[in-house]
Amino acid sequence: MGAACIIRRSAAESRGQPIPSILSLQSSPIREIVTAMWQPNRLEQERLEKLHGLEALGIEAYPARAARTHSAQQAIVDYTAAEFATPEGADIPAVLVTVCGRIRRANVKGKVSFLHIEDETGRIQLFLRVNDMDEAIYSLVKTKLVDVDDFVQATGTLMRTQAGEISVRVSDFKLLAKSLSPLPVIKQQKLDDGTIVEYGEFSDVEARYRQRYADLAVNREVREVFQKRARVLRALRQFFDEEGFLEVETPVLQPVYGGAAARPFVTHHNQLHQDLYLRISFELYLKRLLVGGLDAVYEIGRDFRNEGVSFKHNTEFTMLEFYKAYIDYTGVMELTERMCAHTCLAVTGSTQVEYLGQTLDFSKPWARYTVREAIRREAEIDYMEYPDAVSLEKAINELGETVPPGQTWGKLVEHLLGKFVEPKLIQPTFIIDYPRDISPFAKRVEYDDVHVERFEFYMAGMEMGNAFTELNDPRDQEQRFLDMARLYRTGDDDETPLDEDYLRAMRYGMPPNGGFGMGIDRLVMLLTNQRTIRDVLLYPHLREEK
RNA sequence: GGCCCCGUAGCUCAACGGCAGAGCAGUUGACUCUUAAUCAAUUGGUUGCAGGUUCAAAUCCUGCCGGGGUCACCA
Repeated sequence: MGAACIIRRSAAESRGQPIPSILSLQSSPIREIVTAMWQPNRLEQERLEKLHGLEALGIEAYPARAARTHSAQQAIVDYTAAEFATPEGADIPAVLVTVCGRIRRANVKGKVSFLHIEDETGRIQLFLRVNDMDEAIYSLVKTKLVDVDDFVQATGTLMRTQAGEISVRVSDFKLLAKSLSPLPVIKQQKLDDGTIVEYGEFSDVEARYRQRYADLAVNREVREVFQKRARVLRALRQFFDEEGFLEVETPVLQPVYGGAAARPFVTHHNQLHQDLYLRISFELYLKRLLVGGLDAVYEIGRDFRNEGVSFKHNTEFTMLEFYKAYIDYTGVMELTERMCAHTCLAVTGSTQVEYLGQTLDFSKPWARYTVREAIRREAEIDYMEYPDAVSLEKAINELGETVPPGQTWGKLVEHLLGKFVEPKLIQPTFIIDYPRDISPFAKRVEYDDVHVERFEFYMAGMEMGNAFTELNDPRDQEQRFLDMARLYRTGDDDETPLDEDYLRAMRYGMPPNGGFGMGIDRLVMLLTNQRTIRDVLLYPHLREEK
């Protein structure tokens, strides 16, 4: 709607015609759409009237500029320092500040009022006394033309109230932005030990996700999750940069998708008359770079998978992949352990973290089990005794498990792993040596023909990532593509399209290398103690609102 | 996609076949150091939408919309 409006305007302008005025819009269909969009409720109606009241007084409700000198936190730091530097009994030198923020609490009394304003650094109290300021300005607060939720600016000197709270003794006060829709009310009580108790809540998950701005504005701990998320990304980049990796960016829109088993989103380039896929992984593009002589690369970015959502799956998610020449999957495991310990330490200050009541420990070397060992222990079945899909499926059925018919042998092994082993892997654990037919990019193990040098690692019962000793023999790789085409039909989740350009790259010679992929959102879940991926995504995918 | 649960005031919730309510916030008034401020008074509803059953529906039934959980699926 907005776009249509803009196009009309610019078209008219380019023809030198007058831009339609608001009045002329009234007769157009756009006007109806605009008026239908917002129907203020009673509370919003009251605020609209206050806005009109402010404008009647000649007060700008949305001024363009502010003149902040101090964040809330900096003001408090400065005053505390001034107090500290002042001898007992002497006057503390005046600290003049201008602070800005959203009003989160208002205690309007008679001729004196208290407001708490909040910026990203925290809250600070404003102490307003009619004697200290222009009476007309004080009356904006007194008559409540200024509400909780409004953005304001206050100038004054710092002081402590009789109750001991550092506050701004306000001499000048200005509205920065009027809030027309009230935010959910949450009250805070600060206990003597410094802990904050909150009363009232904004907890409806749908409303919180659809209106994340309101969620962030109101729920302090939600802001903290996303501040921590940024620290996770920073810590990961720092780790790989210091390890000598080069950060790269590869195409999101790919003519041939690959590197994982997932259904892609398809889109279309109009001018080139070409279908393109949103990437499901970075793998094949990153490994081409090793051919090009970049020995260690990593990418952090978004993947898209056209599949179901759950507490650990979102349609688009943030992936970390790295590839390093001249290491195998044991080298990747060693890097993985250090990377996770480094990130946990950087984000939480410890190499252990509490997740949903359990302590995850990243400090020690992680346990390593082969897929075969793990399944033998947890499901009491040795899949090597059932060398084909038919007999293995029968053995699984005898355990009381039902599996979709027609699965390949490797998929059946994977089913056992997911069902019996994965939920039990709470501490960081490597599961190594996977079936070949579900691992088209991994090199064969030395001890048999059915396994490959691949590991997945698990924490808190969740798969976190996947890594291989990467296949670098172009003949073997071509055979894998052909095998996958034979095993999985077009449209199957495990369809692996043959990427001829990738094979061409590999024929030039690819150094032996180890590669790795990890869902960063899941790591953020662990490090921020969130039980669903939606709580570590600012805008999780939801059905369209109607 | 299957099954289960949920949708009531701005927010959080009650009422579970018989007058739709509370707290918070909002509004009005009082208050020159409050801090979940307090005190007094007070406004506020198409009970997600559409049908049905009933003398009577927020409540029971059906469908739809949205959300959550779970199973399937998802390397």
